[in-house]
Amino acid sequence: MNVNRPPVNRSFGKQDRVVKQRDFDRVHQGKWFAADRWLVVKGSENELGIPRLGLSISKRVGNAVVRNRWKRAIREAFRNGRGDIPAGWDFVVRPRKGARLNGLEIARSLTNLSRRLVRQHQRSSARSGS
RNA sequence: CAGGUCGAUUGGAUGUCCGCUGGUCACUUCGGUGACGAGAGGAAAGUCCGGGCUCCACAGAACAGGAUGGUCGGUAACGCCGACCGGUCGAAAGAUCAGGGCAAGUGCAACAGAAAGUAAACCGCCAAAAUCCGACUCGUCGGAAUGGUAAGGGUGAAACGGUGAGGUAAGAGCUCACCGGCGAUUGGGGUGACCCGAUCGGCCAUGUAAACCCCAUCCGGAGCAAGGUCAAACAGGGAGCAGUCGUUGUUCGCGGCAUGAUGACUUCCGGGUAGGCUGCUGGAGAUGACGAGCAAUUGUCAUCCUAGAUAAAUGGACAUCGAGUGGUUUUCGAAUCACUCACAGAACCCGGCUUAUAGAUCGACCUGAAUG
RNA sequence: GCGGGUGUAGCUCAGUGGCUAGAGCGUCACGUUGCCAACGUGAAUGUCGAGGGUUCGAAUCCCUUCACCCGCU
Repeated sequence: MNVNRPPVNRSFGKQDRVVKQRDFDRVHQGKWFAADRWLVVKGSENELGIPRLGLSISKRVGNAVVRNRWKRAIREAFRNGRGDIPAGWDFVVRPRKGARLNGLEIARSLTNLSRRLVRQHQRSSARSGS
């Protein structure tokens, strides 16, 4: 899929994750979110210049094995799609109720939702600025 | 070969690319980078028991409360395991049992039934003895009241041993024989639960302790979010009285100086939040050999090191093989296409129990058939 | 990770081992009314979360299991 593209940073270390309770609170208190059939994404700006990912998988999703599969799938989608995801934002992602696990769909959904969310923010701030 | 019983093991394999978390080594601009090697389970689960470890409490003992419950053994310990004993089920291999005590005391046993525990008379059976009435062939018959009777019927989950004989008005352990069960004494075997007997006794004792209770044995409380340690910011505590500033008391008043009290800043100390580090993985450890033991288990020796995350790593994509299901072709050997690959994810560590689990493999035993 | 609690009619709850498991609200039907509400009469409704065990008999006692809720950083 990414064979013909220039090499992108596909690592996913601790600095690329939302870790602190404070950061999660900031994202949840912000008003920016987007959703489709698969995922719900909430976002908030950070000052780091890179995108960060946080996961919120509740016990209702399934047992520990199912929850871990979701986390890995979303992380993998984030890692492989970093070139297409807007920088300078924290995203908290959770699976939508009733969604089935499918890696390709999740990857497409994650990039689309993150870009839509940032677009919304830009439109809104442009409107309030003018 | 068919049917069955019990137990054990395993739980996809290989390769390429891209990632994640520790470890060791090297480099480093101290942010990291590179190389090498490691990285989920039999249940990691439920949290139902038992321990280690840590902190708290504590003179000892008893009570209360809780748990366990055949015997002997194993173990660090257990509610676990092994062997054996007994009851029940099965033709057998085997399975299963909270398996101490209702003959210490108290309670409960609905409905039905006469009666649910020192018995009791609804139907039935009887009228010998004692009472009354009637009949007549005058000492028998019939009846009443009353009484006797637990053999039979019926009720119930359960009705006060069973069979036979004697006995009687009818009956009854009322008496006797045998059988079952109980108690006392006693012989033999076994460490013991218990087993095999002998003598005597009263004729017989309901069920329920996962009802209260009694007996025996065991148990201090909390848990790694324990505990230890380093320690921002804000607020506050203590010490010091050294320095600066402010307020105020001390001489009749004012001002200055001195001195006492107090507040702020500065100095030092302790507690301690966010957060970090530690506890944190080498242990009742794994494998093998030899020995003890029926076994559970255990002794000695040798070899090995095998996860340590913390918004929480152990993954994703592709290819080949393997297994299963379905379709097509078929020279019945197979070929080919599609789909699927159990239950489930460490969180301080062990020993058990319980529950979930696609498929594959192995062993022991029982019954039946055939052959020898 | 640790500790504690609750499951009974559609909903909220009672229920001493023993009759067909009850109450209130709700639902349905009929009556009343010109119509509705209220009222009256009657009716339907349960795997007592699930599976075993003890007992003659279990919603109740015991064991296992499932789901949900609460607390501890």
